[in-house]
Amino acid sequence: MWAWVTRDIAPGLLDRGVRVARCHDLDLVGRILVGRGMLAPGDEPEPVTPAHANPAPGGAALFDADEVEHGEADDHDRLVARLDRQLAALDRARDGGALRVLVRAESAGALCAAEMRHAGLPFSVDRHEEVLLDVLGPRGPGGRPVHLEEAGALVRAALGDPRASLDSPRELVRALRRAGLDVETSSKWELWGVDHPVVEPLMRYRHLYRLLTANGWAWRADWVHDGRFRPEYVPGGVVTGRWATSGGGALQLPREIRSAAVADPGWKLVVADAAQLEPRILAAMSGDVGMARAGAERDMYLAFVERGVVPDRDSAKVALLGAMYGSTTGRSATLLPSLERAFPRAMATVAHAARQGERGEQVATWLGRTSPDAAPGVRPRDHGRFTRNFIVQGTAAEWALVWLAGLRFALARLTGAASPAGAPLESTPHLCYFLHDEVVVHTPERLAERVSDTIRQEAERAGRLLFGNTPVSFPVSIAIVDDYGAAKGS
DNA sequence: CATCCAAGCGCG
DNA sequence: AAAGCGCGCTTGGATG
Repeated sequence: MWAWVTRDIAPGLLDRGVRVARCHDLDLVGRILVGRGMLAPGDEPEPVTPAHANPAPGGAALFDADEVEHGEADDHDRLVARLDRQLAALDRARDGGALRVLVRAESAGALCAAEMRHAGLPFSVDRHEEVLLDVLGPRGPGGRPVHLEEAGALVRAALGDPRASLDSPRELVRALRRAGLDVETSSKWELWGVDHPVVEPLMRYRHLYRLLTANGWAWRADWVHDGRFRPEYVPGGVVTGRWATSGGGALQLPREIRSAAVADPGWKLVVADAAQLEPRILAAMSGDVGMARAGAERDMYLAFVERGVVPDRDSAKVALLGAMYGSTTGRSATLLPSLERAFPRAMATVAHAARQGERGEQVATWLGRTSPDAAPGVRPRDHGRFTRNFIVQGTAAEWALVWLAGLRFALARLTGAASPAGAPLESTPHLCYFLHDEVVVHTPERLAERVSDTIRQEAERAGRLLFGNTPVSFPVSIAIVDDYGAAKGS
């Protein structure tokens, strides 16, 4: 077990072919403990902005928890003191069991993130080029793709305004209003309600423009090297405990270009998606027996319909999402009373979290990550909606961390290694992409079926580890594919 | 000149 | 159609 700041140390080790089995990430754990008030903010160093954080030179912040191996004495002493404070705080915790699980999972997640960045998502420049040429067309004389220019010309023709500016929302609204459209914004939903020949080409123009600017040639030049897309993941980067990214936009990879993520020859991508994760999490954490029984089913939404709670599957989804997000209007609000009748404890759980937030109190996830205080000026109702969702989104993130952490070990064992430390990252099945409730494993073809089984087993194990004997299951939909775009749902 | 914000849209 | 949660990234335009 290593205690360190993973972001600083792991990349250099991975460059040298070294993986470790486990770690205790001082930054990530420190943040959790400070958030809970178990450590004073002054006990932890000021966080470094991840995007500009540079790896410490020569492993200066590296040491073994039991025995000093490296490191300048000063740094070493400071880090040991930090670790001591964190371990002591964990010892003092009244019910530290869940928190220890969180600490381990959060740290394991940091290792996963470093390894995924190191391995990268296999990415074919040729296939990406095909998509760009197909959708955007070749780049014309001005450097702008011809299909984009064509769509732009159609927009300007429909507006009768050859000089209309299309890339600035404010200018665009003015141009639309000059052309007689009664719109306040240029947003998609408002334009969809307008009957005018400009709408179709404008939608197309914006779609193409988005692809060009967010995932076009410039993006590829910045983020794809040696056949791998290597974004920077930021574990714990979202207040709820979800990961964020810093550069590369890995968590917004559009479906349109996922077909460019192609497995190496003789290898496969195993794409796995936890089905209806957040509703299942709510069912398990609230202890609502009826909802947990529905959560035992493969399709939870359909189970709602079969029990006569809602008329159809789409209503089930809208109602449940509305309940977890704090919707107060529209269809989901109409469906809420019947949800409350059928699943009183589940609904009370989110309602209670909302009230706590409205009163300015912290709420906590299942494993004990706490919500931040409301920023000044935030209305209580808005903060209540945030805390309502926080407990579910944050617990789902914890489930996903446990899933990832278990998977990392199980994949190593598939190759006969005792732990990830004994499995060479890039020549054995490894995680290569993660998206909140979805993972992609890059694996030699002959192991793909066993990888699938392992992913499913680890999902169920994550559920047991968090919730014990709940009836709720955590099914995973899996596709073994040559390219990410061929996975169901893509 | 750098930096910040809003709009819009990609993802869950 | 959004509504109701959490993000990152790009652009243009305003502000320092």
